Amino acid sequence: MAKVPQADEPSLHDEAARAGWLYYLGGLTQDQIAAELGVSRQRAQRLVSRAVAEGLIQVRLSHRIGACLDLEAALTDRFGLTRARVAPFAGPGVDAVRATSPVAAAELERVLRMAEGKVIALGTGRSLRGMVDAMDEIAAPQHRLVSLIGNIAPDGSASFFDVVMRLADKVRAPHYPMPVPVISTTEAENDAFHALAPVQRVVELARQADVIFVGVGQMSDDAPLLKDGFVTRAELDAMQAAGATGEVAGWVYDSQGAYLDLGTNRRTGGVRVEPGLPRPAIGIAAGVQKTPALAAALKARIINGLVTDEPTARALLTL
Amino acid sequence: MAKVPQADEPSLHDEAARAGWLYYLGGLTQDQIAAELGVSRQRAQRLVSRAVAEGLIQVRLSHRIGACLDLEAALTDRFGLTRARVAPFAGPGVDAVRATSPVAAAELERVLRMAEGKVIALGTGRSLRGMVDAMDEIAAPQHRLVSLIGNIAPDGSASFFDVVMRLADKVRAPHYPMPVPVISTTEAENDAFHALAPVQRVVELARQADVIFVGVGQMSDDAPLLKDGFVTRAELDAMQAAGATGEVAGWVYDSQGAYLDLGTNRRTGGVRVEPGLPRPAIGIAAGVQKTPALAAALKARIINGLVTDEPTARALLTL
DNA sequence: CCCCAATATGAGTAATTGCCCGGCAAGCGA
DNA sequence: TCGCTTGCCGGGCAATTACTCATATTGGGG
Repeated sequence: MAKVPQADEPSLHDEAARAGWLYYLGGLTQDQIAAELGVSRQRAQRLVSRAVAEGLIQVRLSHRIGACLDLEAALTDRFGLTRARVAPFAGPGVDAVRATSPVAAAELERVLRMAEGKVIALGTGRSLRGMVDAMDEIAAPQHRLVSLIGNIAPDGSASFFDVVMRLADKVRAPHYPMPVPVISTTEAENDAFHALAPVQRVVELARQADVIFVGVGQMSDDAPLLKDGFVTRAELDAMQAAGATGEVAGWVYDSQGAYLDLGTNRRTGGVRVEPGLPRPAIGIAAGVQKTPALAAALKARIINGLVTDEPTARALLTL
Repeated sequence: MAKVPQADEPSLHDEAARAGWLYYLGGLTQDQIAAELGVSRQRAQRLVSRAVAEGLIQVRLSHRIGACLDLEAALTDRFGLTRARVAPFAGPGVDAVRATSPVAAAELERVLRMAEGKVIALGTGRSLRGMVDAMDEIAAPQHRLVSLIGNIAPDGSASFFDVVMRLADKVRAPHYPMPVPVISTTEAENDAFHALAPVQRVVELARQADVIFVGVGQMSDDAPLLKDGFVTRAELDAMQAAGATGEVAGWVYDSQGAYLDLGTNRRTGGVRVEPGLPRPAIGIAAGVQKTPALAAALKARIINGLVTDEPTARALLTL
C-alpha cells in the first residue's frame, strides 16, 4: 500500500510558493497564512514577497483592454503587420519589459502550440529573456529552436545570452546555438568561423526559419549593444555618425531600416534578418526609447510583427 | 494615416482590468492607481477588487510544491493512474473548486495543445465549469468537443450546463451538445430520445472519445444531483438505500464502483463512462466530501486520471 | 413626471501589510 | 577560542488597504 507522503522538510521555494498561493488564490491574510504554515507572521510576509519576487506566482490578465485592442488594430493597419500585441501600461516607474513579457510569452506560446514542427529562430536581449521567463512550461518537441546570434560573448559570460537554451529547457525541443562570437574582433575571424561546416549548418537552418522572434535595440547613447559591451564607445560614435538608428540581432540599420555597411556590421556573426521576409518576423520591444529604432525596422519590414507596451505603441502611432 | 485611438469611454471591465494590472503586475499602490486613472482612491480599490472577483486577473503557480508532487506520485502508484495532479491547499475557508480550477485548466490545456485532432468528451458540474473558466483562450480547432450528458435541464435553465459550449467558444472548436434531457421523466421518453438519429450520432462520437473529462459527484445528502434538482429527495433516498456512493456524468454507482440498475440510472440520458476504458478518463473533483465517491470510481477504474486538491488527495491515500 | 430600487460614491475607521531595527545564532577565518 | 560577517527572527510602527455606513445618482416602471 502506498504511504501518505510526509512533508519532511519543505524547501524554501515550496514554502514561498505555498504562502503565495494561500495569499493570492486563497485570499488569506498573512496572519492566517502564518497560522496555517506554523511560522511567524513576519516570516509569512517574507515568504509571500519572495514568491512574487522570484516569479513563483504568475499574474495574467484575461481581459483584453479595449484601448490596447484599438492600438493593435491601428499598428496593424499603419505598418501592415501580420501580428500586433500591445501590453497595457503597468505604471510610471515600472520596467516596460516586465509589463510586456507576459504578453510576449502568450504570443510565443501561440506559436509553440502549432501542430506542425516549425523552425523558430530567436535573437537575444532583455525582452526575449523576459518573454521566455514568463512562459509556462509546455512540451513542444516538434519544433526546432535556432539562435540567430552568436553565443560567444566578449567576456565569456554566456549567462545572459542563453535565451534559446532556456526556452529549449522549457519546451524540451531540440535547439541549435550559433557557435560563433556575437561580434568578432576582425572580419577575418568572423569569416573563419562562418567557413566551418557546423556553423554553416546552423546558419542554413536559421535562414529557413518559419518564425522569427527578435528584440530591437536602439542605437542612441543608451544602446544595449554598448551597455552589454559588444561595441565600444568609439564604434558606437562612428555608427551614430553614419546614421545608425536601430539594431536587430546585432545588425545595425539607419533611420530607413537599411543595414549599414560599416562598423561592427562587417564583423557580426550569425544570421541577419532580411527585410521583407514572407514569414513572420516578430519584434519584441518595450520602452519609448526604442521608438525610432522600431519605426525604422517596421518601415523597412525587417520585422512584420510586433509585441510592445502601450506607451511605445502610442509613440509609434503619433510619429 | 492611422489615427491614434482615443479612449472615449473605457468600459467598466477595461478600467477594472487596468486597475488590477497596475496593482498586481505594476505593484502600484491604490493611491497611485487612482492618480493614473483619474479616479478616487476608493474607486481604485473597488476596481481592483472587482478585477479579482470577476476573474479578470488570473493567478497561477509556476512552482510545483514538493508535497503535492509526492501526493501525485502516491496516487498514481496506489490507483494505477495515467495522470494525477494535486492542487495545493488554498486555505481553510476557501472553496476547493477555486483552488483546483487553475490546475485542472492547465491539464486541459495540455490536451488541447496536442497536434492531432482528438475527440474530447466532457461531463458537467462545478469543477468542470471552473476548469473552463480558468482556461486561457487558445485556438485548438483541430479537436472536437462532445458532451457526455444531456443539455435539457428539468427547469430549462441550461446556463449552468454549457461547459462544452463555453469551452468551444474559447478554443474555436466544433462542438456537439447532447440534445436529450439530463434525466428523463420516464424510461420510454429516454428511449425515444435515444432512438433519434441525430442523438445517436452524438452518442456514437462520445463513445469514441480519445479523452474524457468528468466531474465526480457524491451521493450523500449534499449530492450535486439533488442540489441541482435532477433527482428528488425520494429518489436519492432509494438509491442511498441501494448503496449509492458516487456519480459520474449522472450515472450512479455503489461503493465498489459498480453502476446501479435502478432509480434514475434507467432514465439518464447521454453516454455512460464505462469502467476500465483504455483511453484517458480524467476525473476533476475537489473537496473531501467527495472522497468515498472518488475512491469507488478509482477502484473500479471508471476514471483513470485525477485532478484534485491536496486535502482530498490525502484523504484518498489514508483510506 | 415622479417614485422606488438598485447601484455608485465618499468619508471615516479598523484591519492588514511593508519595512526598519536591534538582537541572536550559525558559519568562518585567524 | 575569539571576533567578525551573514542572515534570520520578532517587535514595533507608519503606510496601505478593506470595509461600513450614510448619501447621491442613475435608470426603469407606473
